[in-house]
Amino acid sequence: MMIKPYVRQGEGEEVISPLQWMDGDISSPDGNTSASSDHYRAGGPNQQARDMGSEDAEEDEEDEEEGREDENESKRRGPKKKRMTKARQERFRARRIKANARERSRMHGLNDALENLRSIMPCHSKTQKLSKIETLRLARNYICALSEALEGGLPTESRAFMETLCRGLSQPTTNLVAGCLQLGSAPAPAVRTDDRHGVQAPNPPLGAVVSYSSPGLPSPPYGTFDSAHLLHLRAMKGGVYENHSPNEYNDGGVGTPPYDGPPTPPLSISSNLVPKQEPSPHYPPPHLYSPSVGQGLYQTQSGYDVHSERSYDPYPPHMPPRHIAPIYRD
DNA sequence: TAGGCCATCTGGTCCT
DNA sequence: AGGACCAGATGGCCTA
Repeated sequence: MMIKPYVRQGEGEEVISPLQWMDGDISSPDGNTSASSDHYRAGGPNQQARDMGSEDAEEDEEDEEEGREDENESKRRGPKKKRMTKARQERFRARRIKANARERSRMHGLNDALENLRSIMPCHSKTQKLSKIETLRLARNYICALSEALEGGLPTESRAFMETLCRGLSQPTTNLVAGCLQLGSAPAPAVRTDDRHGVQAPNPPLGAVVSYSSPGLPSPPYGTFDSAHLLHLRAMKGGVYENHSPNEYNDGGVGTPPYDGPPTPPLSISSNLVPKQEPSPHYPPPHLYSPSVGQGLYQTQSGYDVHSERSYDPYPPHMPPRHIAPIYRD
């Protein structure tokens, strides 16, 4: 049976669960039904009928009629499966519908949280939405980059910051971030080759939205690099958040999250943006290479410099943890 | 057409 | 018992 699965949210149509218009077919596509909590209780069918309400007693009559079909069934060991009578089917179906609705809203909550995360990414763009996985990767890189900036006093406009930001990201996402940061474009006073040595580049005014246009890349849709994002960093200088409510960061007062691995080796950063770096001869191991590159951006990618370069798992689990100084409150 | 990404359904498991 | 969470399956949409 073909089931129209859903209508995408935000398109003005109400989402209708397939079960809401299914005609009594409550079995799963492969014909399985849940039996985990449908075991007979001790005391046999009669005892069970006494324990049940009138509705269930009626079911039991149906059960008896149907029960003669498979006498061999009674010889089987283990818990018996209760027959799926109409009443039970309806209850099961109601349970399933409720569970589906809960699961749907749970996933919507998860997506809302992801959307909130997207909105504070340095290259937030409503036209070029980052995929879930790329959002998580970029968020991780962002945290790493900010931590390194705090540690080394590097300016957030530095090339090193950009490189950390782009580690392990797909080519489109890398280009998006680079486009937002305008890295590599000629008249960018903020990008200096000696940034690694701690030379502080001028920061844009707090709260200013800086639109970058990159001559080497197509014009919008690129996101904007909102310098307000750097409030995170600036407010944290000195080790504490300042002038921000806890909710603004929504970290629950936990502080710096544990660092679960080193920044990944550079990945195919477009040569016209950042000088391509050769991977370490020891890393990544060959088996981590994959012939395909994730798309990263799942709306139109036209105009992006998408190469079919090899990629590797950016976060292999075996990499040893690297120390990053935690941010302490004074 | 293949592959990536997505939303949804589903059954299992764990927890309250 | 019911809810939360999870992972697998499925099918639609989109792009290269």
